[in-house]
Amino acid sequence: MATRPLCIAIIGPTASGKSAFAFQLAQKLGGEIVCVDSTTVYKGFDVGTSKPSAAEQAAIAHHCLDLLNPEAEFNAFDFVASARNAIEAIGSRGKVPILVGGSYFYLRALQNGMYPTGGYDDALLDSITEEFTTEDLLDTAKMHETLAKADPDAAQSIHQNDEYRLVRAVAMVRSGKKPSTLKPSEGLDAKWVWIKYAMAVSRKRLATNIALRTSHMLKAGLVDEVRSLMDKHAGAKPLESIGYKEASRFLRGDLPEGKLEQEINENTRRLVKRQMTWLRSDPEVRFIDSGDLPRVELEISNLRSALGE
RNA sequence: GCCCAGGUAGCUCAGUCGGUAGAGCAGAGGAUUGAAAAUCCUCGUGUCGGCGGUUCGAUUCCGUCCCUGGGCA
Repeated sequence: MATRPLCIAIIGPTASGKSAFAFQLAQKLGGEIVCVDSTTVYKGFDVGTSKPSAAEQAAIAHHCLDLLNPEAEFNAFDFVASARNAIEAIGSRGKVPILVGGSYFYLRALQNGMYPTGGYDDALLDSITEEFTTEDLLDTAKMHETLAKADPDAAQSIHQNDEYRLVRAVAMVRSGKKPSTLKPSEGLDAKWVWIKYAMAVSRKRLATNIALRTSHMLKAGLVDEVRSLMDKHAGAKPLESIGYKEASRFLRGDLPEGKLEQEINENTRRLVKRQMTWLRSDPEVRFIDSGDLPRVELEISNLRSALGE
């Protein structure tokens, strides 16, 4: 009788082969996949996100994909809610949830809990931005001061130039909250046994994989996908994602065709660098490579019998 | 072959009126409190093309050679 069911995560940077690995593992274990990805949650963002194909989705159930129209708001809190539902539903079917993806902030929110920092509407973010802007320049130093008066601890943890976090922190303060005193909600860590694997691939190898991936995307019609998304959903936030952002600039005539592929590659490499920072800072992550499937299977099977599943 | 202009960080270039050099981009490390494929922080020693000469001292001035681009024959 299992007291705490098992939750497996296969994470890693973009183009590290985690999806293929997780797919095989799901077939071996009778698992279902939960995508931990900030962009594949949107409908119509397929080619540029390397979204699992229809055939793959038919073979193994995938969750947290195609949840939203491109204009819809989505954040870590929403992700936690839908991933939690999916994981619990998979568990109740007697199957193993396998989390797969590279949006580490979402994964951490799911595992460790998320802070209840909402409670303001987006109009407030806009009005604060406007309030601190003079002659098209956002006075982040002044925002930082304002935050420091209301919540010195929060101000200390946010850099003076980080307008993204400052705007939100000030919005919280204006809504009567003190960001530094908020406590995270209960994460899934309390209810499930987690085992996290990350694909270890050299930077050089990743660069090669990224170049291949970008080239495939362009051949598979990335530009057409973006053209159609721009027609129907101009200004949608996910159009700012890597691949979409550059193709949009190309279609508007702001980026020469010859530079398109190169820019996507560069921005993907930078993303991978930031993803690696998350992975390295997590002491629970076990690094594996694509040949380690048998080892991972064995470890999981041992763990399951130890847990009494 | 002759005449110009260049050869300085992985790339594009700045600069030193002679005291061994610095920007942008690329790259690396880090942060991450409801936008995260986002946002932000930190990091620059390189035979200043080679060899000689002048000088206390040359990447800088002079000579010569090599290389690249343009022009003239």
